[in-house]
Amino acid sequence: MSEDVGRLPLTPLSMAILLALADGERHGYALMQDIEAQTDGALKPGTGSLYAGLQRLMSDGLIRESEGEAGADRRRRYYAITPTGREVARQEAHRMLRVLDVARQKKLGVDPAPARS
Amino acid sequence: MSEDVGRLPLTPLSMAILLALADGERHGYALMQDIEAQTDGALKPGTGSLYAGLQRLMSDGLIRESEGEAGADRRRRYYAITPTGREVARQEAHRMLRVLDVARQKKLGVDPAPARS
DNA sequence: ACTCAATATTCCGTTCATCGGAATATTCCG
DNA sequence: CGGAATATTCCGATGAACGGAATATTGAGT
Repeated sequence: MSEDVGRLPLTPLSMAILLALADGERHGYALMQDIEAQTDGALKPGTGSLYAGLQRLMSDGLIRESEGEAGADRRRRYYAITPTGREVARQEAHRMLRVLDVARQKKLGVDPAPARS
Repeated sequence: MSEDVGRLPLTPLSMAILLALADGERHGYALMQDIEAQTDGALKPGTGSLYAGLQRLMSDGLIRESEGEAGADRRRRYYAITPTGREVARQEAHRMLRVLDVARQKKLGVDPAPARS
């Protein structure tokens, strides 16, 4: 159960990209904005970081390029998460759960459960 | 409430060090072993990474050197977490909570709450 | 006391991720 | 058609982690 798929921990940026793609394809520029929103501004990657990150995730097989909507803006490159990418993101999430568990054991003052939206 | 104290996100290593120190002082070598145990082997820093990380955390004021037990092994350097370090670790924990919240919204298949101890 | 293994830290070169912005390309709109 | 907005590529620099070699100190056994 849960094979070890490549390199963990993920960097915050890689995790953010995978999560942003988890509910649908996006192109790079849109990702930059989604990520900033998704993290409440905690992550605000410049173009260099973002596209480098996308390349890395592609060569690791966690995302792939896709055609996107037909007849659209030819500048855009669309990216989609792969099944492997989804699995790796889930593993990273579980790693975070373990970290939070330790934080609670050590009485750091962390809420017992994430806020409901 | 919760001022912004320096650089977040923390690297996984920095977070692990702060958590390991959260319930008491330790010396570097012991930290290496504690961290490996604390993370179920997910993090296994070499000496180079660990001591470099300690230096960084010290110059950021998140940990400090302390005398440790009297009359002990003179090789050892003991480190203790500072109030600032504690606060930063808590902020990092909250950041992880937000990430996990997004992961759940996107149906990644993450348990709703960490296991109780 | 002496030797050897274990403990503990420092140091060094390399790799990789992120930063920040410049350069470039394409599209949209007036 | 011209200019602003959108979108990607490219580049040099910085900083963190790796991995192991070199060094220092201590403890255990004989």
